[in-house]
Amino acid sequence: MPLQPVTRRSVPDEVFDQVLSEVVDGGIGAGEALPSERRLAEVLGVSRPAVREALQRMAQTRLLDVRHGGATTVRDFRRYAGLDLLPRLLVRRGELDPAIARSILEARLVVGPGVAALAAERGGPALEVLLTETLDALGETDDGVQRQVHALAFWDHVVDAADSMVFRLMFNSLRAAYEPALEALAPLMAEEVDQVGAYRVLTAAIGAGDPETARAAADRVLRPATTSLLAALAALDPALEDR
Amino acid sequence: MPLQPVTRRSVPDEVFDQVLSEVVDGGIGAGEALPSERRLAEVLGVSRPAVREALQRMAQTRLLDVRHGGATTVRDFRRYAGLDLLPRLLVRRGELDPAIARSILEARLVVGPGVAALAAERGGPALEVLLTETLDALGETDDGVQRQVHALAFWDHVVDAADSMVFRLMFNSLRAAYEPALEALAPLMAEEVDQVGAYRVLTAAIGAGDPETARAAADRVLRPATTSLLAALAALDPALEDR
DNA sequence: CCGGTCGATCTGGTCAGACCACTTGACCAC
DNA sequence: GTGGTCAAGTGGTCTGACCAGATCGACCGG
Repeated sequence: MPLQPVTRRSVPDEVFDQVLSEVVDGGIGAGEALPSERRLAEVLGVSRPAVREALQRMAQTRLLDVRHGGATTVRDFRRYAGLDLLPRLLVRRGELDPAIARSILEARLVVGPGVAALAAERGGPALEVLLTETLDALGETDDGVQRQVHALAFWDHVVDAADSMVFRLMFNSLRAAYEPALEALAPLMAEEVDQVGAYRVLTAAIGAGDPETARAAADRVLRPATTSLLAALAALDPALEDR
Repeated sequence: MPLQPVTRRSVPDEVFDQVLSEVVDGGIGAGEALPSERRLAEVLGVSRPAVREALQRMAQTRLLDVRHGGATTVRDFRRYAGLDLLPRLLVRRGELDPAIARSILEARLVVGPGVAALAAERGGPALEVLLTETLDALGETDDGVQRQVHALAFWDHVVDAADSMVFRLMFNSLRAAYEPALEALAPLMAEEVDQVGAYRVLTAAIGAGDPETARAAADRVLRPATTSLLAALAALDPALEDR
């Protein structure tokens, strides 16, 4: 295993994670009250400011409802949380949640072609050059992780060209969830990234400024791996079959 | 003007907003360093913990890079921020940003039909009843804002039925951005919400478990208002035309 | 008996000041 | 150059105090 940057966990980080686990893994259901800041500080053996920092960060992501004078209550993350919670939900209690993984694959397949179509409308020739260069770099390496990185860069350019802040922000969150686990996911996604030809067809369609062709080409890039991974997930968790 | 809940702004809230403005409105470009916590506290006339809380919340949303011992630097929100930043970008310096508004409309048109298709696959008869009830309620009121609320509830049920955490979380963020401005947006979206018939067609397709029909029906629900609003935006800001 | 008032006592909000831990960069010895 | 050292500045954490809103029971007047 290659060298890795050391990760330092601050006290508030630690508190944040612990409280988040309680909330996400159901230790404290939605609507229930959290212990008071003072009590939490005492129980966890840290200072109150540290607890406050953690709780405020959770409130920032709409996971808690903090009211001056009243108790701090847990909100229903299913109804209020944003995409940033995704990585935490994907891996719950150390195990990958197949339902979440499925939803990611499905969303990719819906959004990807849409973004590609917009990029085709707005990209222009400069974009085609950029995409082609990225694909060249992708084709030249044999390292699975590096190929993932290049594929990510490819989509990054597509999203840029789509000139859509909403898709940009969605992509940011998904990338933030994907990148830390990139090494583990590379083997799974290899099938997709190996199809450089499909990417080139997509690039051509985008470069030609043809949204509908680009949409279809993006689908053809994304669908194979999506299909086989969905099948693998279904085998993993038969309950997903009939849902 | 109807009564409104009083809004209490805490000190860290205030600091958060001010620093956020600096970051988003370009006062401090990406990569630049923020003044030190002590300095900020001094300049703003508040305590250091208050500043810390605000900065940590910003770091939580990937807008800042805080390093122990080093300076706190601003990150490029275009590349790292999540969907939660959307409301803040939509209204910059008190004015609505047409490019952001456009991206929201476009994204809706891409994602909505996709979600509808998934809901059709997985909904079942119970969902059709739920959707029908929601539409009945929508049809019975003349209040524009209430109609928006019901339309939102309609999509909420659709997203639920799609059984997709990713779409759920996306929807949460978009709803969080939409709801506070609901009153202002109601007139703009009236055209869409008035087409109860189109919603009923969509409901039928979902109830019938027919994904492709549902996809098309959702498109027909969303497209008219999308098209006319996009035209209005283009008139507002001609630069959008040729992008 | 009901409804309002008051206040004790919870809760979170804010502050000051101290000290620890880390990063940086200048400087120095090799 | 290379690597060590050190001081200064930054964020990290704690303590303890006090302010301010929320809550609820005890009380009191109708």
